[in-house]
Amino acid sequence: MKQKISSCCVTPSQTGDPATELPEQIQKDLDAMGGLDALAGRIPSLHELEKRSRICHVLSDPLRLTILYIIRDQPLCVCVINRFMRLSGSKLSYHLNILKELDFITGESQGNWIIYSITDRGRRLLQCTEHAER
Amino acid sequence: MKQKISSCCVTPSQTGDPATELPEQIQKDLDAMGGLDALAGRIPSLHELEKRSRICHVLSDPLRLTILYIIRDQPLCVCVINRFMRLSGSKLSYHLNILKELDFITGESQGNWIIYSITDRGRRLLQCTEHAER
DNA sequence: ACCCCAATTCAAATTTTGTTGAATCAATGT
DNA sequence: ACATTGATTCAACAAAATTTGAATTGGGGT
Repeated sequence: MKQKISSCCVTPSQTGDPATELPEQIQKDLDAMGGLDALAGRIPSLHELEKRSRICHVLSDPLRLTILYIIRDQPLCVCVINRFMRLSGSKLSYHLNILKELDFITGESQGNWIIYSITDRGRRLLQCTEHAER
Repeated sequence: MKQKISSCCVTPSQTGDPATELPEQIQKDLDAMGGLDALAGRIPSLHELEKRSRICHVLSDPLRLTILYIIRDQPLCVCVINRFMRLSGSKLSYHLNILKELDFITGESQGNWIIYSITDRGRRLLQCTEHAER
């Protein structure tokens, strides 16, 4: 009786898995660019990808995008920001904090108020979201 | 006895709220650019911001970024993709689906396999995440 | 000292996302 | 028809993100 063979595709390389054939075009493309190992070399490190995904996470909430637009052209205190947002104080604070933690904005105390400004980084990353279109 | 006055900042405009004074620089900036109403006019619509934040959400997971990098230069079937990812099938499917739903990738059946390709949109948006730096 | 106001913090409740494993589906080969 | 393989779907479940409301902090004015 034959042994059970765990299957799937492509020349073995690093892993000890056996090979099966693939759609020809795929196999050809894969070979042409140097095989699996070469491909692996072009993927950024996990650390790098985590950094980028964290940035995207900050931008993945419409409230936070709104805040960035509100202070894009001039620094404003929380209470003026909330003239637009109309959120509970703690909710607004929560989102300001997330923006601050990843250095999209900075806050500076001024007497009774805290004035938030967008950072260069924040402005630049906000612009990225405009390339979305469609 | 005086009535309780709900307070906070800035000339009333649309809202009926009373005004208080603000740090002078803020007040000046605000006036210089046309006041609250003018500012409001420069904030994209909620609908637009939701669209953009949904796109960012797709990019906010390192596994999904990895998938995009794996197929950035050549289409691949799920089983080859998973040579790198080494996830459970259902988990990989879950993330492929999210990428597909927002048109970052497309899948085409070919015999027994499904070949996924990155879309132009997907490639373009992936590039955006590289501007992150630092 | 006391009060008021801008803003934040904290813990609990809620909602959204992501993960797991079993079941299913479709194409292929025997 | 049946078994095999690539891949997806579904219903729990777990984990993470967000929201809420009450309590707190810190600055100014009286």
